[in-house]
Parts: sequence; C-alpha cells; structure tokens
Amino acid sequence: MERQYEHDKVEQKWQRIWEEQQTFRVTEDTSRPKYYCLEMFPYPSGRIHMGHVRVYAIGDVIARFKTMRGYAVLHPMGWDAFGLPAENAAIEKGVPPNVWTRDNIAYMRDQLKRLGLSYDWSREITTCEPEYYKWNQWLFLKFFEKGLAYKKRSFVNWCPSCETVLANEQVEEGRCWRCDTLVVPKELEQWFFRITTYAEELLQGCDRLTAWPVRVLAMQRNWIGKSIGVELDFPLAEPVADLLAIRIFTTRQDTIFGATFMSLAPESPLVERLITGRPQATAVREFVARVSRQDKAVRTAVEREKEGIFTGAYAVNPFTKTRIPIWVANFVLYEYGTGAIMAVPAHDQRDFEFAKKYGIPIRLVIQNPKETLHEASLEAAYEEQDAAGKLINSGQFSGLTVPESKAQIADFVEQQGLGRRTVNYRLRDWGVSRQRYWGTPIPIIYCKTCGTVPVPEADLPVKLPQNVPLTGKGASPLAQVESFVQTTCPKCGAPARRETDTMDTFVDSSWYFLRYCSPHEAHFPVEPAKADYWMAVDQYVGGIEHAVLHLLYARFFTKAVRDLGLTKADEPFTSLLTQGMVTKETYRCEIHAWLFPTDLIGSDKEGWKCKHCGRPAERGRVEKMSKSKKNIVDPEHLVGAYGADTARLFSLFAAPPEKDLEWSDAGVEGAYRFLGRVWRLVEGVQGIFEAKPQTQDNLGQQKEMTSTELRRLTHRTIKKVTEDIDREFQFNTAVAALMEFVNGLYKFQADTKGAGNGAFREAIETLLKLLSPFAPHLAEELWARTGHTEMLVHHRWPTHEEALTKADVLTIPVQVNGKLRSKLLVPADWTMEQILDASLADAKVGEWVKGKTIKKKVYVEKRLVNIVVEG
RNA sequence: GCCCGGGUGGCGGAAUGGCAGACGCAGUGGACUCAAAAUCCACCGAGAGCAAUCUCAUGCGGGUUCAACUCCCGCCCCGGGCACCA
Repeated sequence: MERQYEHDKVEQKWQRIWEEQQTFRVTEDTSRPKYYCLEMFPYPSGRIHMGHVRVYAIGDVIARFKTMRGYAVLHPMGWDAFGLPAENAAIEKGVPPNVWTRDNIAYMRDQLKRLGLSYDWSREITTCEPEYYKWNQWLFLKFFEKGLAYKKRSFVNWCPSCETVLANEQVEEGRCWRCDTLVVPKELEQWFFRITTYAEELLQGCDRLTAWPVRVLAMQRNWIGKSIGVELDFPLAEPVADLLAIRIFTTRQDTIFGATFMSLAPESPLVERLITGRPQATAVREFVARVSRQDKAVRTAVEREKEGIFTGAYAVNPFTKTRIPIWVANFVLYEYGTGAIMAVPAHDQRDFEFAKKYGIPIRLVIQNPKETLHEASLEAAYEEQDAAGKLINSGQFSGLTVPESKAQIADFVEQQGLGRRTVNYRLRDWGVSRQRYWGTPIPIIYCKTCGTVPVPEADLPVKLPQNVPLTGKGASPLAQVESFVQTTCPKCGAPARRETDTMDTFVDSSWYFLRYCSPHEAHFPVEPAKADYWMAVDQYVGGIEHAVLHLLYARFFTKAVRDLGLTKADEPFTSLLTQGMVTKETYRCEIHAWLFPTDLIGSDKEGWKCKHCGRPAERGRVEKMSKSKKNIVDPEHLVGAYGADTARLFSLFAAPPEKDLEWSDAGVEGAYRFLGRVWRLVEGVQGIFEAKPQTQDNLGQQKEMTSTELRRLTHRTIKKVTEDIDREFQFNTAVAALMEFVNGLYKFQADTKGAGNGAFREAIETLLKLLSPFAPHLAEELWARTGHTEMLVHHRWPTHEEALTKADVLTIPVQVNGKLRSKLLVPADWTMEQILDASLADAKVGEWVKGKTIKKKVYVEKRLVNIVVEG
C-alpha cells in the first residue's frame, strides 16, 4: 500500500491513457441525448491564469457529469488567436505575430492538458489559421450579398502622433495608451455589420433566455435600448434654400407644447445649411470644430457642462405655432434619432440646464398635483412620466394625464400628417474594420471601374501575408504590402486594390461554437446536419465581462447564420453561467511598491515583510488577480505542488461558481488534505474488494445498525451530489457532501474495526464515482487500485434508492411557541397523533406547557412539532 | 440618477417558510511520537451559570405567520453594470 498520494505520477499516467485511448472523442449519436458544454475559449496570451483554471474546472465537472449520466457530450476547446497583444509583441520584441501566437498556444495547450480536462482535442480550432478565418471571409461575403455588411463613413478614435486608429480599449482617459497624445475623433470609411436589423429579435429573445443570469439580460436589454416615440417635422420659420423643416425624434410628445427651442448635434449637416450667410456662421463653425475635436468619453460624460450656440435660424412649434430658436448643443448625439431634438426645458433636465444658462424661456405644460410648480421658480425639470402629472397649457390636450396624452398626441400627429410613431434603438451597427495586421483580411477589392467588388468564393481565403513590417505607426500595416494590395478586379480583370483593413476579432468568436460541430468541414463554415444535432450550446460558461459584447454578437451571428440556412438554432446558448473572478489580497512595500506573493517573507501571525528590503509589507484590498497588482498565483506552481485535482477541487469548493473566489493558501491545503484522506481511506481497505465480491446477499438486509446507516449515508450522498450539480451547479455544497461522506466512512471504519462488507464496498465505489468529475485522476487511480478493469469514466453515474435514504427512527424537534424545547426520537412510522402525544408527554416540554392553555398543535410531517400555548 | 446583485461566527460559506451556522479554514484540547511534522479523535456564535439549562443573535425599523436568514413594506451600507439616447 502506498500511504503517500503521488499526484504528479498519477495525473501524468491518466492524462496519457485518456489521450492514447482518445477517451473524450465524441461523434453524433442519435441513440443518446446530446449535451453541448462550452467554456469561452481563451486568448493565447502565453500562460493560463487562475481564472482559466476556475472556468475550465467548472465546465469539466459539467461535461464529465453529463457524460456519466448517459449523454453524448460535446466538450471542445480552441483559441481566440487573433488580436492586438500579438502585434504588440512583434513591435516590442520583433517576434512575428504568428510565431508568438503559435508558441503561446503550444504552451497553454500543454498547461490545459495537465489540468486533466475532458476535451475532444480532435475538434480544436485556432481562429488565426486560414482554415478558420476563411469562413469569417465567407460569412462576410454572404452578409455583403444580403446587405448585412456595408460600408459607411463614421467617427473613430484617431491618434495624430501614431497616425493610426485606436480601439476603444486603447484609449485611456482620452489619451493614446502608447504616446499619451490626446485622441481625436476622425471620420473614416468603415465596414459595418447591420446588427440593428435584428434589434427587435435580439430584444424579444431575452424573454426566452430563462436560463441566463438576469443581470446579463438586463445589460443586453439596456444596450439595445428600445424607445417608442414619435418622429415629426418642425417647419423652419424662414425656409433656407430647399430645407423646409427639421425632423426630430421624441418619446415625450406629451410635452410638445413646452418646446421653446430646438437643438442640433454639432456633427449634423443641417448646421451648415442653416448658418450659411448668417452673421453667426463663423462663431458656430468654431464651436462645432471645438466640440468635435473633443474625445467622445469626455464629451458625453453627464457632469459635462451643457454648451451651445444659437444658429440664427428659427423654427415653428407645430402645436403652439410659436417661433422658437434653433441652437447647436454639445450633448445632442448625431447618431441617435435624427440628430436633432425639440427642447422642453420644463420637463427635461438637460434642456432645463441649457435654457437657464442661455436665458431661453421655460414653459410648464405638466403640473404636479402634489406641489404646484411655477415657471419662474422652477429649480429642476419636472420629468413625471406616470399618470400623476396632468397636462396644462396644451390646448385640447390640457387636463389629460401623461400616458393618455402620449397616445392622443401621437394619434393627432399621424392624423394631421405631421409625423408618425417610431421606434428607436440605442444599439448601433457594429463597426468591424480595424486598421490592424493580426486579424482576418476583409475580402473586398476596389476597382476603378467596377467599384467595390467582393472576392469570389473560390478565391478564399484571402491569406494574411507573412513578414509584414510592424511599427505601430501609420495606417493599416497591410496597406504597405504592395504584393498584397495589388490585385486584379475579379469582374473586369483590370488592376485593382485590396481592402487593407482587417476584421474586429469579435467576429472570430461570434460563431466558433458553430464551427466546433464540424470543425473540418471543407465546404461550409458549419455542416447543417451536424449543427442540427449539436446546437444550441446547452451550457455556456464564461466571464461576466462579455455580458454585452461577445454574447450579443454571438446571438446576432446565430440569427444571421440561421437566415443563411446553415443552422436551425435561433439562440446560441440555452443556459449561461457567468463565473466570478478569482481574487486575492494585495501587498505593498513603500520602496518596492506592489509585491508578488513570492516576494513576501513571514506569516499571517507575525506579519509579512518585503523580501527585498525587509520593510513591513502593507496588506491591501482583496482584488481581482492581476499582473499590475502582483496578487497572482501561477497555476503551474499550484499544479506542481499540489496537483491538478487539488487545484480543481479548491476552485470548486471555496465559493459558489457565480461568486468571486477569494484565493486562500489554507483553503488549497484543505482541498489537498481531503484528497489525501480519500486516498488513505481507499488504499487502506483494498483487501475487502478481493475478499468479498459484491452480491445482493451481502448488500441488502444488513443486520448491523451501522451498515444500514452507512447505506443511508451513501444513498443520501448520491441524491445530494446529483441534485447539487444538476440543479444549480452548486459544486461547493456537492463537495461538502462528499467530505461528509468521507467523514462518515472513517467513522464507520472505526466502529466496525475495519470489517469489510457489501455496504462498505458500495460506499467506496459510490464515493469514487461521485468524486470523479471533481478529482478525475485520483478517482480513476483508486478505481483501478480497487481491482476494476474498466475505466471509471466509462461508468454510469450512480442513482439513489429513495427507500434507502429514509431513516427508521426520526429526530423530531419540539417547539413551544416557536422556540426549541426538546427533541423526540420516534419510529418513522408513527402517526401524527402518536407524535403529538409523545411531545406533550415529554418532560422538558411539560415544564413549558404546565399551567397554560394549549391553543394549537402544529405538526409538520416528519420534521417538527410546535405547541402554541397561552397564559 | 437608473438597473441588477449582496449584507449570516474570527474567515470562506450552508440552510424547498420548519432544529441558524452544513462543509472547509483558523483556533483549542487530546491520541500517536524520544520530539516534531504528518495523521487520527474531540471541542469550537455571544453572554450568564458549578451544572442541567436559559437569554440574545442572520445590516436597521415595521408587518404577515403557530413559525421568517427566507415572504411583504420602508430605510442603511457594500459591490457591479449602465448613463446627456431626447
């Protein structure tokens, strides 16, 4: 017997066997129900971190559990391999992005394999390989054909010093992350995906995603931002050339009688048309130039002071027929609605602040019944939206409530031909052009005579050229590669130029779950029959940081791909689990700043000191593990010291999956200790398996009390662990139940002086099966050591017998007036009357009941007695 | 400001309206050992009491109920997301 569990040997052994036997390979199998378990694939940054360990441990328990429950489980893994860090590594270290990325993938694949994860590696996909990104291009062309991909001018973040566009995440407080220059908006031609086509379906779909966290759905609904209102024209008081009216969108048509001015977005082309030839023109142009130079984030902050300038032009309020001035205002967004608003200072806080600043009249049209408001003394806009407010100064609509007037004014607008009801979404089309190298080339050719021409399908993939100089300066790196840019027009054969922008890397991850269904399919991005078998993903696991971006894009792609006829799925992910962050306390030294855990010497008791200078290390907040705060634990060290099973078990036990997981060295020790306890328990009893084969005879009708109790514990544990995993993925309580089970087994062993019997054997086998999704290597090894020849992964999950979970003696707590006073041990088959009689006969209960009137006797079946007394 | 979460021992965390604190960590005591480590066993919310036991206790204040961590109303605090979207 080996007393010491040698995790490294055992883990390597089983990882080798699983790989050799291709244990986790899966194909479509109509004789079994399917289950598609997916965790968000990683960006190959170089090494895995604890967050990866956590998410992949969660996914692996689910996959292994479902496999043992008889499902055909698709559990794939791959690499989200395009992206900026590779390009930055090239700029900083001179390593080509493809080399850097592939090296990282090789290293990280090895790290993942050492965690013992049950992936079907034959389905591995890598998004930077032409075999994958070819289909990004194929889908782009299909989208282009259907008008779902189009090109338009739009504003992007531009760094004047680096001469390049920056992604939003590269803009830090309005400045370029590399050179600290102020970022300015710049108008450029960009490719867009028309996600807004699906805005309504994406919104409606939220209602059916009942297995998604409510906060993710809330974020998506909020992001789509549907508003129902009215679009209508405000005629100009004096028409300018062919411009007769300004169209606005409002959700507050009920306040239209209070519109005392209008505001245009600075970017609106109407501004120039209105000011041409007026004395205000120069000042307005200066204002517009100044505002549009400002960074978006700065400009749209709520605290930002409202600013504007009068154009010199007037419009007519179509309801009051009053002349109202037209202003340009910094807070009006060109991209939303019509880029122009009617301004109602009395009932909109922004307009109120604006009107106060520039001395524009305020006209009250909704009165507060609780507290009469006066135009002159108004201190803030009255933004009542419910039936409480009543309309005043609103002609025929005066006296109506806000909701009533919204409907009636909308009707009136439509009847009079002034405008129509409209729906507006906050959601914008998705700009996918990136002036970057390490991404999918956009498969478009520009021809002087034929214009924008798609690359013919047969010519895909448009391969990313190698050995491209990357400086981080200038426009798209591909634009400098003449051999790439120069091509011929597929239509007329004349010399033409390729599009040199690449696609946003979010495109790659928007459909990878479909590719896993048929990863080697050569004619389509996904083989419809296979997608029909596997889709949708039954369980998706990943971080909350993708609540909107990736998860919304993936939903959009699924619908678009469905409309191409490649899948029947309407939604990609049936159920979503968003796991919490892995956190750890931080340490700082006054000389050496943030300290790695390995920079610390000392202990929790004595306090911690900086290894470099011996000064006390100050303990900081518990924060998400990050390189910048240095509060990181390298999974490689963890796995080396304690093994993958311990790393997995700790990740699953220390907190429920959706909550943050606070790192604890002691907690890791605890997980390790538990596995050691299991090892010693099972190693110590091997004999019984050889001596007595399990039969029904020695299983059932055990005379000794302890064996009956052990069987009860066994079957209760099966029930508890199964329900905890199945219901809410409560892995922490499932592990707790396994710990109790092991504690019980030790107790049984001590009580029976180690005597083996069928019940004990059943318990040990059950333990190993229940433990196997959590600690697969240890479970498999002990399974083999107890004389089993077929691998544990091929066994079915145990089922409990309900009858065996029932005790024949019950402990019934007895309360008097809701307070616990005694406990009764009674046979399980006693009736309510017997139990109530026994309760009243109980001495301790008697003392509390004596001399009082019994008002009521409550009995909860097999659970509790409550005697209610008075006096 | 709006929308989501969440407040339970020294700590991480358990509890279909029914014995609050499972399980783990830390701590205390014991066994084993020449000793230590490892391991095994026991105790472990606060207060009072020699003890049996009693009282208090799930952020605060009300309410519903025989019974509330759990349901309802009103607050406080913490975390996260969104936010000039007309």
